[in-house]
Amino acid sequence: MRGTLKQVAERAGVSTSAVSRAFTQGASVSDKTRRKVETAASELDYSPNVLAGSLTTGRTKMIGLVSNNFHNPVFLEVFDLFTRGLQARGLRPLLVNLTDMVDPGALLRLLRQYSVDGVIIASSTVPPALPLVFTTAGIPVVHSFGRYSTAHGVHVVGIDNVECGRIAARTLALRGYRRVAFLGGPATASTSQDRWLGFQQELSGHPGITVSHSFANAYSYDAGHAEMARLLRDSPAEAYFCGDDVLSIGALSAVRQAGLSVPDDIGILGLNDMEMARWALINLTTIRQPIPEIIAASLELIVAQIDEPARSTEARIFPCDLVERGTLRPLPVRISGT
Amino acid sequence: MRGTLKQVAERAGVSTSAVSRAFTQGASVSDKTRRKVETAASELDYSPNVLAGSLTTGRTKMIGLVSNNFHNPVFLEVFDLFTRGLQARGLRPLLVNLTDMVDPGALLRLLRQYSVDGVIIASSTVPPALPLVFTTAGIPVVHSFGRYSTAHGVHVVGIDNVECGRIAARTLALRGYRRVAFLGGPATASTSQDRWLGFQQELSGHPGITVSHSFANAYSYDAGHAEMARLLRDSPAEAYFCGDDVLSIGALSAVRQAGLSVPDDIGILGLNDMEMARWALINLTTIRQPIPEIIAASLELIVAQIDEPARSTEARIFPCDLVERGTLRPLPVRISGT
DNA sequence: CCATTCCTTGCAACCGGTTGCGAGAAAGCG
DNA sequence: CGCTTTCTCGCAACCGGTTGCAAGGAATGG
Repeated sequence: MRGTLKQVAERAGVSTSAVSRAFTQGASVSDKTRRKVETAASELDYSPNVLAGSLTTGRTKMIGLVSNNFHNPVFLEVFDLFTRGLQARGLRPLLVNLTDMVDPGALLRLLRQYSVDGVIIASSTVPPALPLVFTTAGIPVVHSFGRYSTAHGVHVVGIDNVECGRIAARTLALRGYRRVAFLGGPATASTSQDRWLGFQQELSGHPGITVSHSFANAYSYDAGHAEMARLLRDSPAEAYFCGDDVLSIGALSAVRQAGLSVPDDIGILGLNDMEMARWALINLTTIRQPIPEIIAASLELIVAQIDEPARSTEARIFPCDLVERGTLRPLPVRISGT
Repeated sequence: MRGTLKQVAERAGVSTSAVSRAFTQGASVSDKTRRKVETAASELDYSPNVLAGSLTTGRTKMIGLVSNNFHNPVFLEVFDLFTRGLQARGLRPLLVNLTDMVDPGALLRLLRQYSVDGVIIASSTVPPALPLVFTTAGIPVVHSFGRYSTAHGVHVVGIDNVECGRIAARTLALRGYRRVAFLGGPATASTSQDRWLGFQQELSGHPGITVSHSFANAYSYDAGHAEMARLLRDSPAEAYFCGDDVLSIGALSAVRQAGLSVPDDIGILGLNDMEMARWALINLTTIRQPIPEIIAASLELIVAQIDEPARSTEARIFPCDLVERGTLRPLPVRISGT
């Protein structure tokens, strides 16, 4: 067993308060005492128990990091950036896999029992009630990759999915596609709904273009593959804006397996720009979501709210942009006028 | 602020001990008291503070989950299985991203400060000294995806990498390749060394086959791509056993980009069988590593060691098997004799 | 009905720290 | 050198629980 504060105090010949202060940034201790404490501490291999201290300070320096996206490769990058960002700030991520958990109350109870200082919810497919539960309980919370329009009493960081739908529509229209379609993720996901809305909105200004849509039942390779295979049996569109990159890759595979060419026969446009999108075998044209910025903003907001609980909530929405690769036909060459 | 045990006791008209016992499995409480406590608790929205309790019980129910593989897509599955498995046992993963952390001592101090009940190290590229530090400190530890031969005082769960090298060699030999090569991960990784060793061993029994080898500088797409591109400039081998699936995909891309065909011109054999390996665009022949079993065993061992600290350490090694897909030429047809 | 055993409960100490308060020591100043 | 101001440090209470112990009460047996 390792040494305790009391043992260090005894060995250094000082009071426990002195030891505690020696380990507290900015506390009033003389150099002499600090040195005595430090040698005693290192002899006993002592390091303070954060959890015990948290009883009085009210701070555990732990942040609940909750997500349900353990099958989408982008989220590995998300976890990497979150954990490193938290660690760099001296915070520790308590990871919660939401997959098996349904009840927001159970989640709240869980994170309360561990008195986390704050909660980051990293998911675009979570009901808005979930983050709200924490606000109600007075626990700082940030919803990353969330929908900003539902932001009431909850910090939201993410992208404008309606705008992404519009960007996709413009992208396809500019490349001369006349029959386009939206192949969304689950119909219930707010991301699907918003992107489809923007897609429609933008194309309503293009009467020459016909639009259709359908939804895959998950943001996954298999779902994308299955849905595209189904679509190919009828008369498919010329280009598809897919719910995300994984879905796109499933769709892409289905098209190629049907003996058709991408982009010559059918165009595909993804969303996310995950690392694999640039792999030569995939080479997916996609709309980039600025993940590092989203995560940096999320961290900034959670830390700010911990320091200042009364702070009013805000939404931070980042712009997305097209990354041109090989799954859409190129822009038509245009003779530039004056 | 939510209610505390003391408040519940007051409201229920009982002592704090009674409340504590009402929330402790198997403690001696009458039904009447339990009911009084339960109503008071729910009125005050009380749930016990695990961390405060941990001071006396010595159990936080937190497990340090440490890894440095935040760029290899298999590890998303690994995190998924670990977190769900831990949660199912009432344990909470405190995630540590080792990427920025060098010093084992710092890691130990960190996890000690949070008095985790145990540590799972999920990485094949970690120095053996790292897990050992925890054993020395008396903290239960399991090294998942580790090298069993270095197992002294540390539970190790993983695969037999030497044997994997042999399987790879046999696989290539059986398919009639005469000039084969090992394209390993970092030369310093024990996995690279062991696989290369087994590969050599097995092929030393095949005098007709020539063997070469080289190492990529990471288990990554880019490293695999770069190393294969370099190899293609000289006279490449007929088939490559690559360090893992991601590396394989990089190599595969480089071969295709050079205008060569896989498997007609060059064969590629991976290791891991991550989810993407079966994607039609990739369709990688690979050696499957039984990840769910490895994780189940890791969880079992860490829990067992927490319950019984004096338990002697063991290594659990799982067999791997070939998953035949499209990046190696098929087995030659053979006329079956008697 | 009484004696004995078992169950339930409260008291109080303790887990490993932090912190407000006041006293004593050190430093600053004329 | 004496007085005021600033530091430093120990005392003791407290954070939110758990648990050994002993006493009181209920249940059991005769």
